[in-house]
Amino acid sequence: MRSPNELARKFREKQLKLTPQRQLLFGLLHQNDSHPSAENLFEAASKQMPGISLRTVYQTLGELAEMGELQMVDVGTGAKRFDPNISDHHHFVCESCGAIRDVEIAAKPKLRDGSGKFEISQVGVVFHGRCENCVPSAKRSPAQQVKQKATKK
Amino acid sequence: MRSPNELARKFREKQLKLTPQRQLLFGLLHQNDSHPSAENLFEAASKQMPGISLRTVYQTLGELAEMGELQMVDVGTGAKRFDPNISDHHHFVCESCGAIRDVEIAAKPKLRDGSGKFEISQVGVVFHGRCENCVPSAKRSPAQQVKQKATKK
DNA sequence: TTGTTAGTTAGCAATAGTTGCAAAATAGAT
DNA sequence: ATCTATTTTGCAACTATTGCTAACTAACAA
Ligand SMILES: [Mn+2]
Ligand SMILES: [Mn+2]
Ligand SMILES: [Zn+2]
Ligand SMILES: [Zn+2]
Repeated sequence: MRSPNELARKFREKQLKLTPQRQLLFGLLHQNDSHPSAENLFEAASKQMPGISLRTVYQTLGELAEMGELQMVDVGTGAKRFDPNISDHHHFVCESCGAIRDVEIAAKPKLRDGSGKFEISQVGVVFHGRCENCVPSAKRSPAQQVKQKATKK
Repeated sequence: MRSPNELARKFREKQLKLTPQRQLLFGLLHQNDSHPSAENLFEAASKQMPGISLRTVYQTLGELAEMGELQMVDVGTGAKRFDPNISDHHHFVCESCGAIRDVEIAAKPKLRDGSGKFEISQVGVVFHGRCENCVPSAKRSPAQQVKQKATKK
């Protein structure tokens, strides 16, 4: 899933052209486990490909998500996040620095609901709190892993 | 928490004036367990108080949330939802009709994470799927409990 | 190589949801 | 009845994202 041929083949079989923009974004995302937003990826991409359009970033991320090559995650902090880790996992969001970390849930939750006739296709669990860099005891300054321009509450 | 005096006192002690708009919205929300959006409440309020402003609805809901009188819930379907049920619970969102139902999680999840030094202040669990009115076997037409103007994916 | 063209990109307008701002209105106290 | 700190409103502004379309180009042929 990381070799250039692999990528080329995957694109071809979905009749998607192997454009420089797609290669760049795919690569950037896979080097990035910080759960970047489209804007974050646009900034990163712009460094290597000045002039790339934000529209293309959205477009491409959408396509990769449809292809199952990445997960679109909404942790409720405004912009959607893009995650190359497509395994079934959940997230912890630091309220202080905005960092997002993967979290595994050990116990499979058992729903307690009257009817019990639901058909569940997706479960999203988001923990909000402070990460180890941000809990008061830790003196270090917040990590600020992901640039957040206007940390909207 | 439902008598008129109770309400008046609560507002007074936070030095909030007991305006007709606030009374109306507080009442509407407490009669409504469908997890309405600001827009939904605005429509409902407009019937009883034509001319009320959407801005006031947002303002008031924000205040009530700060007062701890309601929960603002983001289930990732676009607009925030407002919930008079302030107990610690989670949600199920039907992908077909948009209905949102309360869900209790029986087992307390145990986080499995290397560091384990997080300080968690809030956990949000959102289940997406189809409700009993919308699972294929059920012939009934989708409930359409909450008007969704443009069911954005 | 040189076409040919289906698929792609970039730019910009438009949208949804929500908040900022300032002027007009009013609850509640005197 | 008067006063004034709050509140309400209308509207502009804003963020994140999508729609539309003209210009561009990867991939396949000739
Ligand atoms: Mn993740
Ligand atoms: Mn609820
Ligand atoms: Zn942090
Ligand atoms: Zn349903």
